[in-house]
Amino acid sequence: MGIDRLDGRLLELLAEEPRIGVLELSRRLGVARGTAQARLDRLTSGGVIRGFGPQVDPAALGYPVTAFATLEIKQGQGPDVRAHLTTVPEVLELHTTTGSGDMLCRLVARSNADLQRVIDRVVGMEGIVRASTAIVMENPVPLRIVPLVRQAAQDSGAAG
Amino acid sequence: MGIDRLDGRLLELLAEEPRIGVLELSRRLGVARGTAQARLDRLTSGGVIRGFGPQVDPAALGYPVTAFATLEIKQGQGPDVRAHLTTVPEVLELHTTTGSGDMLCRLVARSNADLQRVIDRVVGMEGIVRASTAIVMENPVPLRIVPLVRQAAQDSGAAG
DNA sequence: GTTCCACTGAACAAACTGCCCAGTGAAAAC
DNA sequence: GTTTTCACTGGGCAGTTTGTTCAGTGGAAC
Repeated sequence: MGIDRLDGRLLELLAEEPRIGVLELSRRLGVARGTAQARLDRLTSGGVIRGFGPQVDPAALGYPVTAFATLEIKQGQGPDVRAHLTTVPEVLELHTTTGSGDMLCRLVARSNADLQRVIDRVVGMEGIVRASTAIVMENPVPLRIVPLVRQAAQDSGAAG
Repeated sequence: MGIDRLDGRLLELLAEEPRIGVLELSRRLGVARGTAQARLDRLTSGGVIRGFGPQVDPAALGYPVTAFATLEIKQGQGPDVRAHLTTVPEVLELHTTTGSGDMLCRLVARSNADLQRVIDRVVGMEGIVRASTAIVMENPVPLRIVPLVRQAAQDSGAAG
């Protein structure tokens, strides 16, 4: 939908201090409350802001091990595999990617030993031909959005 | 830190309707406001809840293409490569993984053609020996946390 | 039996929200 | 050139929520 610099600054402010309300937002942006409200509504209804759900840290829940598994799927078994993986709570994310019927999923586990259990459960299905797993050691760049927002706001060229 | 069923329900409620406040939360949980407040504070200070930042959809910002790139890094070049990738706004996430000096990063781009530009920028560095990219076609399971929270709350055995 | 701790239920002032309105300026349409 | 449209401003209002504090209760640990 495209965002201008004001939208960009609004998103940055929200990313830095999510608890601030519309009023405080408008103060920091130097605009009227109605404007901040309208911008926020537009970003939300336009799908740019999907929501404000809590960002939960799996490690703090007792799942400090993260891994990415690449799965090779037998022809036509895709839907079954998806349904299967959806039932595994340790599967946090699943993508289908280009390549020979591949899927990529993000897993967490209580320990390296526990990861074996998770993987066994994940691959314990007919449709999965092969799985290769990479265990995450460090996370130098956690999921971030601000740089992209800044880029998108600049590209729009509009003031803000 | 471990969570009990009440914490679990609280997290689920927040995940479903993030805008509700502490008062509404306490009403739905059937506890006093102070209790909901205290639980929320504990989860936040304990690191389970990292924050309530807006979940921004890159597609709505004009970046509908997502890809995962596996990078093979030359010995000792890790830190330089990290620093380099941090400067690329289209790099949303970066992990170092087990394997031969590998990194895994999540990219977005404005189009498949634009992805080439992003990848060129990503690999445009001495330390990177090889890069293989998988373009995401579908995302059957978007990043989710509720099933894991439920699991963690059950495992604790405590009431809620 | 005492202490500790989480929870309840209540109160209060301060702040925020949702909602409304009239007025302004600039760009677009006629 | 005139009119219309639209985003923004700045203000007001009632209702609700928040931050904070307090006394009282019940269970568990010591």
